[in-house]
Amino acid sequence: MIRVVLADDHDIVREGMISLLKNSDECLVVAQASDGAEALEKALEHKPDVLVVDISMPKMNGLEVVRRVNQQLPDCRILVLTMHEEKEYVIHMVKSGAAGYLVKDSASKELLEAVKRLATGKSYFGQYATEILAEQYRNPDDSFDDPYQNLTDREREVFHLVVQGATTKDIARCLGISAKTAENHRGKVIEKLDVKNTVELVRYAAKKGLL
Amino acid sequence: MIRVVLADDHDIVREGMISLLKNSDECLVVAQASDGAEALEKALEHKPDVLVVDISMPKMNGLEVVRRVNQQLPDCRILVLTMHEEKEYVIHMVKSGAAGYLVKDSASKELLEAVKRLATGKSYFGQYATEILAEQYRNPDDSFDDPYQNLTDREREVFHLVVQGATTKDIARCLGISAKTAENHRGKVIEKLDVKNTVELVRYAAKKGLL
DNA sequence: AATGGGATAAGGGCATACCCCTAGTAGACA
DNA sequence: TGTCTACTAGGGGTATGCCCTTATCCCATT
Repeated sequence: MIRVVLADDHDIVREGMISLLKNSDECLVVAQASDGAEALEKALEHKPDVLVVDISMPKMNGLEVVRRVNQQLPDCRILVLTMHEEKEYVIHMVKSGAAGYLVKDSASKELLEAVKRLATGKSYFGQYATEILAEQYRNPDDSFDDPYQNLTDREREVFHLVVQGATTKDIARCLGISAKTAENHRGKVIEKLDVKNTVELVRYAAKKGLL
Repeated sequence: MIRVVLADDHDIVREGMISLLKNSDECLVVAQASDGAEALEKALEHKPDVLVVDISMPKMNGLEVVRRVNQQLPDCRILVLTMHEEKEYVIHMVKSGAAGYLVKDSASKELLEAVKRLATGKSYFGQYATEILAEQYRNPDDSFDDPYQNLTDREREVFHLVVQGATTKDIARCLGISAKTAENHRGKVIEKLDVKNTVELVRYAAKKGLL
């Protein structure tokens, strides 16, 4: 039996996934999550064979969830199910450890098959994602080495707070550190992501879909 | 029997809606559409009691679909089911003839009830949309329109420069005005768009797709 | 044990952003 | 004519952003 955890902030989408997966007696949905933080929590709690996760979610974005789950549960296979078709998403997700990528507008035909393949240790990428990855393979020069990956955990925390609209004081209060330190972390993020200032940082996040 | 047409570009969402509606023997899904043009076409063809429609769809957006269906099929009740929480969408949809509005993150509990209520000639607005409408009723002065439309030409110029990453000095140089004046314009923009600071201004632009 | 590097934390100093205010000019409108 | 709005410019104060340096801790290498 393939044990699955579902994460999507729209419960109608989760409903659709459940409906599709229960057509098979090989899958069992053991938990659901409606935001990124909950997704990580439920994944760690249930240690599923497959985690199906959206990209844009409240509290913690899908990229971060994929990164952390991949780190802490290396045996958990991750399937990204999203409406985002930009190739950056595909590349970033695969680099962060996703084993599958489906877009929502054609997922119903492929979801069950994708989950099954992931459970057997294989990968599954929809037609769209496959083309992206093939092109990337042909032109490895198109550098997609994501500077976001080079951020430390602390910097990543600060990054997400900043792009969510938090001021230095907010960050300091939230993380229990001084405003000065929070400022410094932001400065390091700005340096590592090669942007001029906080405004450009938010622009960066918007382009990467991390808003 | 309530005859329903579903329109959403994500087939996993349609799958979810079907799953929820078939729990009741009062509903029958007579057609589905994966874009706006098809939604209009299927609605005119099947003349359903209720049309469930998303806002963001290819070919024709949901607003246009609502307007046309309401015009050509005044007896067809329209339920908007969307991920968009901005109040402009709610107001515009209701003005265009929608009889219900649900957000996707809490739709599964309410969808069936909403469809049933619409079929009996009543309306159904989720908690979120209800609050928007109530607030709008209390303050009819709040312009329904996007506050972006209320910016002056100059303010709009400044707005675009800001969200493109320009600093006050950049703006002053670019527009041939003093830095102080540029600052004043930015301040007015921040005030009119009801955001806290420049970072939130960029977030606003990103949400509206103005990046 | 000693060394060096990275992560984290914090403070000083200066630039910029933000917010309060006044005020002049020009064009639109009744 | 008076009034309204948009655009312009500035004064002045506080808050925040941004850069630089320092200090501590941990970890891995020598």
